[in-house]
Amino acid sequence: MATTFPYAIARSAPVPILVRAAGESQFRSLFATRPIERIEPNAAVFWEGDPANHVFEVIEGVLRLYRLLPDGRRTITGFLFPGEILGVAFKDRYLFTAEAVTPVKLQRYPRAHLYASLARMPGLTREMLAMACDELSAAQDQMLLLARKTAQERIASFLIAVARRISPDATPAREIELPMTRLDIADYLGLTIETVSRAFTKLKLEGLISLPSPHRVMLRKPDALQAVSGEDEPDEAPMAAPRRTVRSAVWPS
Amino acid sequence: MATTFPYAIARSAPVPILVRAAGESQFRSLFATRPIERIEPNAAVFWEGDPANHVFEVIEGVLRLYRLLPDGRRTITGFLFPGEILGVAFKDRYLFTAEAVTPVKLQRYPRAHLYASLARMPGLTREMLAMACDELSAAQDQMLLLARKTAQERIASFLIAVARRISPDATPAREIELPMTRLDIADYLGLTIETVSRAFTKLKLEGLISLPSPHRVMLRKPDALQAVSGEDEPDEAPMAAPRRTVRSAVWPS
DNA sequence: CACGTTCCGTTACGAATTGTCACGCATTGC
DNA sequence: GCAATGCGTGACAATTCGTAACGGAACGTG
Repeated sequence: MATTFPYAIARSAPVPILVRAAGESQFRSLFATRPIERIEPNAAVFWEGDPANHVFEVIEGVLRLYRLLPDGRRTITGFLFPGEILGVAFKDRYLFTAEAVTPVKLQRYPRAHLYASLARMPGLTREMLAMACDELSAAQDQMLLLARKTAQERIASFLIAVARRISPDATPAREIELPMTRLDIADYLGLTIETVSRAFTKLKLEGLISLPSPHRVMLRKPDALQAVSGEDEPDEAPMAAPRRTVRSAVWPS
Repeated sequence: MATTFPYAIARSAPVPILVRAAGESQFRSLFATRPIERIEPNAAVFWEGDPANHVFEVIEGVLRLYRLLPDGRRTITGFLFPGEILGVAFKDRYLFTAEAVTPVKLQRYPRAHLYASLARMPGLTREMLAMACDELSAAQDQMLLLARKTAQERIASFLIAVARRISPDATPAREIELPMTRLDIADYLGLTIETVSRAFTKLKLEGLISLPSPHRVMLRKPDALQAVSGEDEPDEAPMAAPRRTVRSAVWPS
């Protein structure tokens, strides 16, 4: 890791990423008696294709989840922050590789036990379905980003998303840490490290952010950043929605 | 629609796309007594943000599912073929808009009933979780495609995926229909219509495919197409997997 | 039935964003 | 100290985009 920053990141998480839970949850309670395990930066929690024998909760640190093409091209499908749940695959094999970005503390729970718990805790199933749905929603956001946003928009979107994720309350954080490298960010956003670097520089020159260090970002003009991200302002969302003018066949019968 | 092609597409589906089921399923049985409804091409089944009151099964035809950015940029998150299930959102609102590409026949089932059925049919929950997982897997494939594949690779991947989807048995179809327009394909693959067109032409010139009509594709060299897609040959998959050489911390304890 | 219109797909060509390659610098760890 | 790693920047190349024009097929209208 390049510069110095505190690896510990506060517990939180009101947004999805790859099978992760938020706030109070029956899921969390499963881990209560589990020992805390530690893994070093860049070590893997599991590999894509491994038998999915455990689910994990991230206690501290950040994970990256990724898939590879045969020739080595990589896409990071998500980052996992403290308080989030990992590995609730409903398949018998993990869909992606999970690696530590920072030193990570986590707890694990055997999937076999999990399915037993499903019977005991009726709300757990719904919670798992809700988590899967959040995942799917996040995945679709990401598809839209990858398919249609410019480099600048992707970086802005990323910063805003992290700011929302990191902050325990509703208010997005004004200053955020990015423990992952530029390469991680590039592979998450479908760019190269050079383009990521240039986009950061451009946002800095425009005064929207400042970069005390490469891994620390201050959001100086969050609203402007939001505008650059290509998404609606949170405010104008309720009224706007200029429903497409065309055919509206939404159920005559 | 431009050229003539049979709108009806055979029932099938061994692959995921946006909450869809395959083969025999308890889910399917729910729809048994439901009337068949018809919608016209380009009409919407529902809009993103609508209350998610129903789940649907596609009987005939093809749907497109998409999300929009405020300025109108679109990404199609998936196409839905006959036999597939739609709308098993675990949220109270739909995450995306669903529109008919062709004339579509479908059945619907109230979500309220669905949750009642969950209690009666214990396997249904697992089925829903499995569907969500398939969705997630497909979404991640798509992220990898959008983030890291070239235009040529995207088109090749798309053709192969459709060939697999359409064919009822394991053998991918050699000749496929693409009822959607070039714009739909472009918005699905994160390209422009011109680039899609150019990629088709290039594959044609290289002899990998032929195009009897814009909506009909013959896969002349499926293996070569597979190679162009950037994915591994299905054969070499089992042996290969040259596990990354580096850190292997997969659980000392 | 003929005509015009519209939509869609293809191709061409110039433009732009992003990628590639190269280098310098700072920090870290041995 | 010194090598290794990560970040930033510049020059240049390449893929993809954007604009435009054209042709064919389907559709509507007279």
